[in-house]
Amino acid sequence: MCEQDQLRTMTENKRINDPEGVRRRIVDAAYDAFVTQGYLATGMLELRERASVSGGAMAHHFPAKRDLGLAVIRDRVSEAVRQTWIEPLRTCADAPTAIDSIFESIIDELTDKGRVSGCPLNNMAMDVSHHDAEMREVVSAVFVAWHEALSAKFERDLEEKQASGLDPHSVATLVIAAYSGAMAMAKARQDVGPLIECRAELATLLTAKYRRR
Amino acid sequence: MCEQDQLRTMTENKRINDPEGVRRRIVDAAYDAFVTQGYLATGMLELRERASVSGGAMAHHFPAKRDLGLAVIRDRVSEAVRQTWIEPLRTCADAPTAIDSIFESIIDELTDKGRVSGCPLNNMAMDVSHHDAEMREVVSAVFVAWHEALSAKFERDLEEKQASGLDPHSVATLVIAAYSGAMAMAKARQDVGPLIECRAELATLLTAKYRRR
DNA sequence: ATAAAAACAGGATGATCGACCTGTTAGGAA
DNA sequence: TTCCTAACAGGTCGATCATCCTGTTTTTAT
Repeated sequence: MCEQDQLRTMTENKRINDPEGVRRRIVDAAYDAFVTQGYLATGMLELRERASVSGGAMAHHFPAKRDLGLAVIRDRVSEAVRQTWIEPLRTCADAPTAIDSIFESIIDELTDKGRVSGCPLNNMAMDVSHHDAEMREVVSAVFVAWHEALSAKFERDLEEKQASGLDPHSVATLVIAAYSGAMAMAKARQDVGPLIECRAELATLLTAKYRRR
Repeated sequence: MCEQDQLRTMTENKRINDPEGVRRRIVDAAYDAFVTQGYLATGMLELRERASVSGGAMAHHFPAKRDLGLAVIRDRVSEAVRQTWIEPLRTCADAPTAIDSIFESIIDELTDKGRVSGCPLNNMAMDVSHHDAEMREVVSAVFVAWHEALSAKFERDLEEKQASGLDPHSVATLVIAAYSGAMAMAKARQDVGPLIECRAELATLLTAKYRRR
């Protein structure tokens, strides 16, 4: 007898429709499972159990697995990238400061957790971009948003004469690539070393382009 | 009626045992499929058809799928990394020259092919490193070999006074991470742009550390 | 009030997965 | 030659996969 049956018994067989809540529970469970196990390695049955929803409810909200994948990327992965990488850029003094503190907090977080499950966006990208063109587009859009935010910050720093002699577009690409790649290495080795080293290298690289730091 | 049946009929029911050949065909087919579609997304049946081997032969050479995965990493992926990244480092003038020409040839190759299927090592790493600890170890070993070769070259350049003021270990990590990450972005976007930009950024970064280039 | 639609329950479906089975043949050792 | 084992053939197995079905209840629209 599951939790909902108990509730229904106690409250005289009253069922409560909660579409937003059920949907949120499904997407939350899926985001967690996709990031830690991978999209392909996670079955719909496991997701139903994690979210405690019936097959009917699952099919109602997400008729196919790819719909759930798209929702996870759009609602959770893009939000994670925004909170982790884009938001800090708005309040910081300059791009290098933001990048360094982002690396620091991620390294600390992974050290505390004790294991490296990888960058959510990168994990989804690798699992998904083989076959499904639409999902690849959505993933690509998150990469673009990430790159645009970082690139724009470098450009602003240039205009404010904080930095000189750098190409905002390609530097932003390097930072994202270095982070994604370092996370992939860290995941394979289960060791934050690559992140620490890339953080240091990016710091010295950017310091050279910025005045008195 | 398959090819081998025809052959057997023509040659009076003679079957030819070719263990090395069959094994090679299986690993070749698996490497190609794993790199282009992913490890999890590829079924054993599809592999049998690609390699034109029976279920019995497949089970004889590779009792489980993970055995085949391990063989692909050990025999093909590590060799691909060695040929692409480690071998060029032996004959080149210095590390930056080698890195730049490696990026160039890969960019050219992808441009010709018209699509980006990603870095073989990175693809396997992401697909595999979730659940199976042994496969993660093997992948990790390839990363380590790659990093050691690159790191050793930077060290040699330092000793020969070609470069100064750089940490061979962390610079090597940055190069590998930037390449892996750029490849992941290129795969998601199906566009070599990220590789071109990272190539340029790495070139200017390394030029600053190397004398008169 | 009543009809329509959305939200959910619970189970069934065929397809495909990886693994494994029994039997047969080739090839080398004795 | 005899024998034994590796090499292979071809099929089967239960499990799991994603999807879809019918039926019931809740909510909304009119």
